[in-house]
Amino acid sequence: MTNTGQNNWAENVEAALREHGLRLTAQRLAIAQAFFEGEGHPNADELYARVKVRNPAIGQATVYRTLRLLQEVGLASSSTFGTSASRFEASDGEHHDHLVCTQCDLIVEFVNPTIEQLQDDIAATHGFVLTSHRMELYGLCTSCQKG
Amino acid sequence: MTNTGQNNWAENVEAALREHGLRLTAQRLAIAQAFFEGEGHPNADELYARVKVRNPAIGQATVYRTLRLLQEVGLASSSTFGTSASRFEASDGEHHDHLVCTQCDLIVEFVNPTIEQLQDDIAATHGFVLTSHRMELYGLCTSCQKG
DNA sequence: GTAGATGCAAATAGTTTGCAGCAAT
DNA sequence: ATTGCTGCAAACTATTTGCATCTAC
Repeated sequence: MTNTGQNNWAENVEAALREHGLRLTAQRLAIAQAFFEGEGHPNADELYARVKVRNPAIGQATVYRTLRLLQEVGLASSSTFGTSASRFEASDGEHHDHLVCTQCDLIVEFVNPTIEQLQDDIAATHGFVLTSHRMELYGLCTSCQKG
Repeated sequence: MTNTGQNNWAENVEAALREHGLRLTAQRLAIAQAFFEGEGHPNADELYARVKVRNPAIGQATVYRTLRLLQEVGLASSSTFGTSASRFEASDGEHHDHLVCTQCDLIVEFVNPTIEQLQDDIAATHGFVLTSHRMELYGLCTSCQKG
């Protein structure tokens, strides 16, 4: 889900940190703000660049550590989307999959309950208990087809 | 698809190389043999280890270069399956997806035409022209659930 | 006050590349 | 003979980690 900007990320982060016995530091808040109030699916470097605009003292390692932390507490998730660096997005509980334009890197999110159901069926058929899954469709978006 | 061992990989490799104006070297044949006659979804290091048993002089870079080459001519494909190193498999034209056990790294392949159809529909809805896609289900296999 | 967090730099993992020599065509 | 291929080592990219210092609790 694309971040909307006018939301309760701060409460969520604070609650998650508290619940896990972690400290609410200025750096974590700054990184979380850049992440949740920003658009798209940034990689660590892009998020680091965003953060540095307002907080030049923050280190890259802290960005990596905070992104891992957000994933561990369930507020973020990541995928490489076919490229070398991981890209991150906010998790809002509602699972979705991705359409990725291989030319302009546009990422479109979609939800398809039928596919979700089929995935469960397939897992059951093979005796698996599912914990997560990932579906990515790669191609050209409307604009890039014209190029 | 799991490699079977008694097949025509050699012809396919030779034809692909010829078609692309590439040379048929002893190293490429050795690496292709280890790859196509071997089992499972090896990463580059594992394949390198296999190759070195019979051909100790082959370099790691050649394994990487050959794996990239096999992908470029359509005889192999890869995914990270949620881990750090890419894993490779033979492509046989029939698309399949993967169930991955996050505990023992077992990878089970499956085909589901309904999902394939739904993916095309979703792409069409969003105006995308698909070139490829990836679906991976992560969980615990039957044996690992007992552990 | 203390355990946890940070910033820096160094380390690591996976993969790619420059180059001189080698070999398929 | 030419051009591509190989092996080696060095370079590179993305990410993690050790450690001294700092800070939220």
